[in-house]
Amino acid sequence: MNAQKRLAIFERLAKAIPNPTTELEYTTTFELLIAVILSAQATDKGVNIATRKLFKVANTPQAILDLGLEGLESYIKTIGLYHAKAQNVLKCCAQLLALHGGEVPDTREALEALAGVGRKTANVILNTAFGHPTIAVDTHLFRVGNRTKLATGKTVLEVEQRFLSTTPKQYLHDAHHLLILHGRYTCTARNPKCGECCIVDLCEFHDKQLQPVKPPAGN
DNA sequence: ATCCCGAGGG
DNA sequence: CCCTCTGGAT
Repeated sequence: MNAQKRLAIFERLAKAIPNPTTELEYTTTFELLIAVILSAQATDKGVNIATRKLFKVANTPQAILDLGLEGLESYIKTIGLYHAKAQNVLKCCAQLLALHGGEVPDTREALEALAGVGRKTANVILNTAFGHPTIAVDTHLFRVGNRTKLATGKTVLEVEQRFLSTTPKQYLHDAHHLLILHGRYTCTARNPKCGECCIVDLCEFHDKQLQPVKPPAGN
């Protein structure tokens, strides 16, 4: 795909999505970190319902540790994978206190060393909390990248590297949220709304019988 | 490659 | 019913 077409796609997305930021509710970087950990394979809507109650009671590493495993689970039961997530969140909180004075670190290495934090979550924190031009490739970006051919690849890492190397500089920071919101509301996994899509005419996927784009399992 | 796992949508 | 949702750890 040539650079003009790429730029045109991002310009249209930016026009259609005036506020490209996360829909997770948070008031501190710590809250954002916990919300993003909980958001794995879950809808942000469901995460917000849980964290609204959780953060009201506990929104510091020590306060969450004080809840204990079953206490924390009681707040996040309605989210999928709750047992594994509760364990990870507790360990993550302990790590924050032991290694970072209770603060959220701002480097990829330190973030990925935290329990429950992998490359995708680290990319979200670096972008959303610290303003770094990272692109977190989740199920939405993987699908949208491959469908539009903005960034193709068999693995999320491949797709991330293509996005990073080809996205127009002025859209590097907002690309992640522009693409995720486009994927969530228009370029949906099932029954994509091509009829109301602002980039149909620029998209390879529209009106073609292509294989469904499924995200790879694991890494 | 497999497990974790609830809720909402179609 | 089946699919999907801002994945990560083993």
